[in-house]
Amino acid sequence: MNRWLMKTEPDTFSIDDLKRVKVEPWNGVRNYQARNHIRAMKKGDLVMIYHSSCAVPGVAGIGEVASAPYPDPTQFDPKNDYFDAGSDRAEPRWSLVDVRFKRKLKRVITLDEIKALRGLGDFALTRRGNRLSVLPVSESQWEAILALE
DNA sequence: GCCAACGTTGGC
DNA sequence: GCCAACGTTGGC
Repeated sequence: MNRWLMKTEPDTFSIDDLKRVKVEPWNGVRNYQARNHIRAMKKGDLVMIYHSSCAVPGVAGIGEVASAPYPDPTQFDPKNDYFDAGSDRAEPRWSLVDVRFKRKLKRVITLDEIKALRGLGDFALTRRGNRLSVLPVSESQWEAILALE
């Protein structure tokens, strides 16, 4: 089982939204590196749900991968913001997984706190200039971050 | 294939 | 709302 972190803007789709809908197709990822992480996901993998572009950025909850990766349908819908005219139906460019709600943290573990942790090693979330929206989390990183809760 | 221009992400 | 970082696009 692998562990991941997925960013979402809470104004658009928050941990409370995930709790309400229970399972969400995580569409709209349009970055090749992030897509490659999605394609490496397996059902049952754990996911930190991270709130970005908001007052207090940080980890807000836990989900789990609820499907194998499959083509993101929004890439073929011309009316959708995530439409990609260059994507071929025979070989879709963009993938997604379904994410199932597991739990909301008692409080948001903030980016500041995570940055202040020592010994996380190489971590895509805190790399300088990082913008990746889907990234791997090691078991020790996972434990160290959640220990802050 | 280089690289300038442009667009996007996301913290602040 | 600003701007640093960085990915993508397109002219050459």
